Amino acid sequence: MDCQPANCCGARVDCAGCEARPLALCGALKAADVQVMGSIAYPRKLDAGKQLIHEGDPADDVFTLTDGMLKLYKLMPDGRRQITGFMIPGDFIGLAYGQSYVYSAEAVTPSTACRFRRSALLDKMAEYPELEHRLLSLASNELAAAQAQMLLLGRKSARERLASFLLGLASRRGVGEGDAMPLPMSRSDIADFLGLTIETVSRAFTVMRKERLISLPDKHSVIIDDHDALRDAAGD
Amino acid sequence: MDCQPANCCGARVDCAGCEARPLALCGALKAADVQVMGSIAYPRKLDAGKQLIHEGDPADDVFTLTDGMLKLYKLMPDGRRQITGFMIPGDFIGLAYGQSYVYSAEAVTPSTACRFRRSALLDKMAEYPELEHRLLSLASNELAAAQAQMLLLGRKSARERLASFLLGLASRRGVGEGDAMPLPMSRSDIADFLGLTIETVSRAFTVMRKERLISLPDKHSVIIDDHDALRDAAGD
DNA sequence: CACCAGAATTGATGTGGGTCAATGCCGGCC
DNA sequence: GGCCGGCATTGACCCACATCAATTCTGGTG
Repeated sequence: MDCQPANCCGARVDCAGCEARPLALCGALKAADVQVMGSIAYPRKLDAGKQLIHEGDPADDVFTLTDGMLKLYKLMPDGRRQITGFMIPGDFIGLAYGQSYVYSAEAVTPSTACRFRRSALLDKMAEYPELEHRLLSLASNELAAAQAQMLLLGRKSARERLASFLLGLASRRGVGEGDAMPLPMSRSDIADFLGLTIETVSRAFTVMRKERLISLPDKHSVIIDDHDALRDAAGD
Repeated sequence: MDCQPANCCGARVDCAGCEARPLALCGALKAADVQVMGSIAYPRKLDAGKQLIHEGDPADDVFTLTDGMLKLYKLMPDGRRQITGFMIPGDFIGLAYGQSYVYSAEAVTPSTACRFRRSALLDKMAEYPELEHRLLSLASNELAAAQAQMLLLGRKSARERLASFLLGLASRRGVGEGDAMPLPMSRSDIADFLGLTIETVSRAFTVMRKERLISLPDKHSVIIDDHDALRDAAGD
């Protein structure tokens, strides 16, 4: 779905109106330089379930997610899957100073990303050091998140994992107590992110609902009813 | 043990003779600029078991490990611990664009690190963009390692975890089949890195020894006797 | 609106690794 | 060289979560 007539090969990316920009790599640039990244960006739309990158493929392109949600994951030969993160607008995908992608990425919801040639990005980074600075800051945050996830996977119970996951999502999305929070990913995605099975995730949801920590208006939204109690349940 | 008479406040750090330099942040600089980082470095020696940084403390200093081994870890209030990585010479510690350290670091063996004030490093990075570039590359590698570790913690069996751990160590250290590899950390550290208990780690070692995949000449060394079989045991 | 296929929930049972406990081993110290 | 204390190993038992197996729910379609 790359390079559609409507938004490519002529029409450039509309960076000025991009909601993800303040959070994203491009947000590092001063207002006057808005078009610097836009001039090397190729917009790409993805339907839900479509793959953006494939682990092991040559990493020639990198991306900034502008809309939707992606999951990043690693697979084992026998099909076991670990989702290493869910990406939201502003997140950068493809960071890896090796030859190849070290994970796959797939759209959870219909998504839009800005594609850059890695080489073009490197050129721009040499010219605008604030880009590299921002990328380092994005990478640091991801690393901190990865370390928190290692603690979760290595040491937390199923209940603690689910509670931590919901709190983490809520804080990233800026959703407060009592607000409905979209939960676009499937139970199977949640399980593969938390290192559990679908059944265990489902049971943990049910228990928390019965304890009135959360409500589940439908399968793709949650309401955190008791934030403090959920924090306790998260274990830290 | 900061700022000892012998190597501080007068005698500067000997960067030219530093074995870790090619791998480390400072290795990004051209030979002519060897002293750039040395001029802002404070050497710090740590006995085994001593803490370098403490999760939650203000992150005013950052470090390059030049000798020895550190473990990075996160603790839960009830004492559960997850070791997120073992650092070897050349590794950078303290990366985190927040106010505070997001993990603690403790010496596994007697170690030496170069301490930098974060602010001084930021100044040098503004002046020498190749420093920031190198730091980004170090961060990317760490992120890739973190993602591999998430797969390990979320989806691998005890046996697969131990096999992966030994292979990872061997490749980082450049140790081949049949060579004795130092294993400076305790069984308890290995367990906390792999999300297991001491007992399970011990049993997995015993099984692999009986299967002749490895030998254990003493508690702090391993020999990989059958690299291919160990790869199979690692699951990917 | 009824049907249907895939997703989620719920229940029954199994098991890998945790827990608790005893024993073995090694290295530092007198 | 013998003693001692902490780490590692081994064994017996248990439990949280996985696995296997029905239902139940839901949203998309003719």
